[in-house]
Amino acid sequence: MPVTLADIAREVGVSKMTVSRAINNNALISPKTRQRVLEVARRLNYQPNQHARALATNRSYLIGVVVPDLMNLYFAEVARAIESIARPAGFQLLICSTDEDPTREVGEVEALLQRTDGLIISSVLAPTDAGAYRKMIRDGARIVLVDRTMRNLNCPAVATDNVEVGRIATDHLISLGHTRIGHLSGDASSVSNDRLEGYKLALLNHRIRFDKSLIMSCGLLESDGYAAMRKWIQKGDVPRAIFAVNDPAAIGGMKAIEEGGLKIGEDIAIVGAGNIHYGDMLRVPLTTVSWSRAEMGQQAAQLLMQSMAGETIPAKSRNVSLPPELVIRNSCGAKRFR
Amino acid sequence: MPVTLADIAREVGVSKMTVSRAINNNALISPKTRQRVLEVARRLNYQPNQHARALATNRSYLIGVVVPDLMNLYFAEVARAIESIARPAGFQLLICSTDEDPTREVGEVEALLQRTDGLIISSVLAPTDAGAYRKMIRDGARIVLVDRTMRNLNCPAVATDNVEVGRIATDHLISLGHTRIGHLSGDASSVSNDRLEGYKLALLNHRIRFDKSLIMSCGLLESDGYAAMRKWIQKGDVPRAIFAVNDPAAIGGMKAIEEGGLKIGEDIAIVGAGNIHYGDMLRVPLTTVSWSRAEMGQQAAQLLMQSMAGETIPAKSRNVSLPPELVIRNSCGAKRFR
DNA sequence: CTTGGACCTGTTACCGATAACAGCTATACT
DNA sequence: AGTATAGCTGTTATCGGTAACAGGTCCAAG
Repeated sequence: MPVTLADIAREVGVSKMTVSRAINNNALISPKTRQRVLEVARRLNYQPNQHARALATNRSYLIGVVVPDLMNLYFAEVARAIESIARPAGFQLLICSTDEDPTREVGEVEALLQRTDGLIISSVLAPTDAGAYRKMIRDGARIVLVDRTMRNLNCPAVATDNVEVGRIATDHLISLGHTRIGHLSGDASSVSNDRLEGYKLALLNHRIRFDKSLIMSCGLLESDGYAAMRKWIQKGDVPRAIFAVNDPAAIGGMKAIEEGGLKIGEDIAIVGAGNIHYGDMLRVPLTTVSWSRAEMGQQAAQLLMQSMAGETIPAKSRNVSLPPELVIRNSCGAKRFR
Repeated sequence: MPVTLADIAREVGVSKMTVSRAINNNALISPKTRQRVLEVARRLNYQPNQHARALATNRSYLIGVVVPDLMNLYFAEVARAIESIARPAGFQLLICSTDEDPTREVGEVEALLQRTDGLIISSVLAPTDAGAYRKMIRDGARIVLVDRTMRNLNCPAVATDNVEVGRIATDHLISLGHTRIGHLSGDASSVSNDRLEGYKLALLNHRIRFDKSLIMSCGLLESDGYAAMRKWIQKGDVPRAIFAVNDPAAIGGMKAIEEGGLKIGEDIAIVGAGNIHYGDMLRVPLTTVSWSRAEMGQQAAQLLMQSMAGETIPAKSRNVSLPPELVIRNSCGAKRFR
């Protein structure tokens, strides 16, 4: 039903190849012919069949984006940044959310690899499970990791220094006079691990003994933070300062704290990470550690473009690390002392 | 480089066709052969080339989703709901955000039509610009509209009753004793128009004269609401009650109000629409009009599936309307009177 | 006048799958 | 035994593009 190259060719009285050349701005064609072809193409409202084109050229102009959670504005922002680079270059985005479920991820990635030119992945997998990706990359898959990276995986990555993130957040709570600091920890991902390491590091720096009972295993979703904090409050003995692995978990935790009749920033100080949009508009504005999500997405997109273009990426650009910085708002209680 | 049907065929010693049949669970094949083929396929880690398949079958198993703004959690929620139906049916999502820019929309839609089996669109276009879509639909495009619909366009649609949304919101402000009610109005879309109509209707019902100077033209983004409200405050004479066309605009407006040194819910009552996630966690929890985003996305996805399967959709299911309801929180000041 | 080359256009094959049909083999039935 | 038929497998053409190469035309230079 749709118009094909052959239709135009017949109409203009040339071969399919000539039409193809006209459409693709090939140099080997006379301006007059190109003109005639393009005119007819426009008149018939020709739209190239992308599947046929992809089959013939082995280029789909699709980029797969795998994020843990689209309801997390952090990733929505990263996705938008990727799009801001990809779209002008003629690429469209195949976005896929794994909802923080590792079992879904590999399957999705394999499916996406079949129909895209390259992938930008924020992986939910534990670093120890990188095997599948190692194989794909060896087989020529173009992959760039973003936000959640995996060590000893031979592909470009853009992230922040998550040990530093954990250290900064915890250090801030210590500087406010806290010594008994809890941690809502995430999952098995490198991000979660690193932030926990940073937490421990800050304690060590201040000679505070690490107490395993202050670590509350949680997850990275808002609902995880809510559930964990609720349980903690019911159990009792909640520390008066808490570093949550990310902003959604912190916000979920805040909800539980409020429901428990406690005051955030007074009874309990809480710090998140990621500087999610709306964090400053919350009932108690969230103190957090911030780095640029826009930069993150853009750099990842650029690295992928280079990689797809066959360029070898210099070693020093293969691992971009965005500097984290503290954003002090009210949830940590710091403002009380001003 | 990747494994193809031919590779497997050679390995097993059968024809490509037999392999294809085994892979696709075709009935016309002996269990033994299927077994052998599948075994080799698994061993070689065969992944079908989706482009080739799409070219041959004219089915891509891709659904295009066009939303105005992915940073608006409202649409993130709709997108997730679509995915929850599409994924189990074997479809992947090609998501595209137009950033509320009508000039981008038609081009994006045309591009998406080429590589998808159907589209779910939340259109930014003015209802008068439906021409392009009318043509596509006549040419056989499978399209379902969601949230932002266009009248007299012959395709299924899922939305809420936006006149009612505007009426409920405005009515609520009137019931709180306000008579001078402002409106941050949106763009030229039907949603914006309908909500404005609802606003007028509520005034009419209570014999309050419509005053054009109380309508502040705005947009649907948070930044639009912020800019409009800022300007309004600088100009002076801001009404003490405001109905914002949607939650992001309301939140942007709230930011400007706070910056202007005014108290939300006391100096100025504000009501939004959409019940965006986090609305209840805001500094001043946002009073809004709510309907189910999940329902919206799921119904749209189901309608599209039916349409793609060639089923004719009964007239009464072609236009799903989700009932809106008022969610009273604090931004309207209602809580003060309790 | 011939010849070389620039410049344009067409032909053929192929990308990797599937549809449609043709053909072969066993079994069952007369 | 002969034949119909079910059941499986292979062949060929095709989807709509593009790559690679093979011409053809025309002008300029020798």
